[in-house]
Amino acid sequence: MDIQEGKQKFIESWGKMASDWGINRTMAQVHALLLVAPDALTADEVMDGLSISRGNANMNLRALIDWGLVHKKLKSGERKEYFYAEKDMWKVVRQIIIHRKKKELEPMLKVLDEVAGVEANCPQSESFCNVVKDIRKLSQKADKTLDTLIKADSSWFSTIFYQMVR
Amino acid sequence: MDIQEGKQKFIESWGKMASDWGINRTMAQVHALLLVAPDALTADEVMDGLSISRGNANMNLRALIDWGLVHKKLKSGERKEYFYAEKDMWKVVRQIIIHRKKKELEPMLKVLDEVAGVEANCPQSESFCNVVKDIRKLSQKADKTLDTLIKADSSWFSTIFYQMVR
DNA sequence: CACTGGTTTCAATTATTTTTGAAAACAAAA
DNA sequence: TTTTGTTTTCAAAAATAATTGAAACCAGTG
Repeated sequence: MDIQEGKQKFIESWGKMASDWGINRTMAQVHALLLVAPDALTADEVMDGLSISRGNANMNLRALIDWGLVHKKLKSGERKEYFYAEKDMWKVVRQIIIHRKKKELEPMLKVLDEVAGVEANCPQSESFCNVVKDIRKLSQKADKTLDTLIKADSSWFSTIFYQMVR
Repeated sequence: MDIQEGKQKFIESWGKMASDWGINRTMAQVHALLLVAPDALTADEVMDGLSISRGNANMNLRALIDWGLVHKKLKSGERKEYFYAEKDMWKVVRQIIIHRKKKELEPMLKVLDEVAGVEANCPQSESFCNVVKDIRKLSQKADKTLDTLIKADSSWFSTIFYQMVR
């Protein structure tokens, strides 16, 4: 396998994994393409690199910027925009956590809080109440742990441990 | 909000969250329905409860059993099957981790290993190699941590800590 | 101002995923 | 064996998500 094949395989597999996790496959492929690119790319280079339309490229590049995984760069004298990916993998993980926590964990917690209002007039044995209570406890723990992790940055493991044991 | 509304809301929101994470929405709703049900349900009760077809109910019940989140139960004298969900939330989390790790993390790691073969003839500066190297390191760490977590069960936090600091 | 090189938008199309429902398969009971 | 109650399968239909591409837009430049 040469470098070119390797890149290709990496891009495909990054896309596959993303779509397993409910993230648009093309968005992940654009991300992968930028990750392995030695320099920032233009929208046209992304289009060519992945054989996708201008609209598609644009949408997914914007989404990646929204996730904080890709940034724009302007080259002096040039009119077009260049895009490059954040390559520090810890930062990447961190951004993904921030984004998905906000968009998915937090709304779920909100619903659980609402639903938990019912608990008051719940007989202790009622399975619904127990399940909600358990999931809520777990989610809150996850929420706090992720908050700590987000703030913690590189020395995360010791802070996470502190979070977990209390 | 009464109990019935609460259950409804919980089922909806569990389904929504699942589909955000690339899991079939109906599968998660069946799971939620069984989680909040005081007793085991028949396929027909699931169909009615969620207004879905027999085929759909059957498929998703089987998938849940495959994930280890739901079990069958036979009542003596009765011919039909009853289904009930595992309600210990730690076990639920554990099963989900086991399943997704096997189906998603492991294949990704395999690809990374293959792709990493290229590294040999990579100049140190080559961004592709660095990215692959970093992701691989991270995934392997995640893989090991999850293994430890899966084995660790309830006293997980101290074992995970041990895993993380080394 | 009008032109040029670029980006963004979004209705229509295409691809993918999920669901249906009727037929087939099964297995316990008659 | 046949009947009956049940589960399973899977091709076709429906629902959902992603993609295209052309028009609208935007901002420097002449």
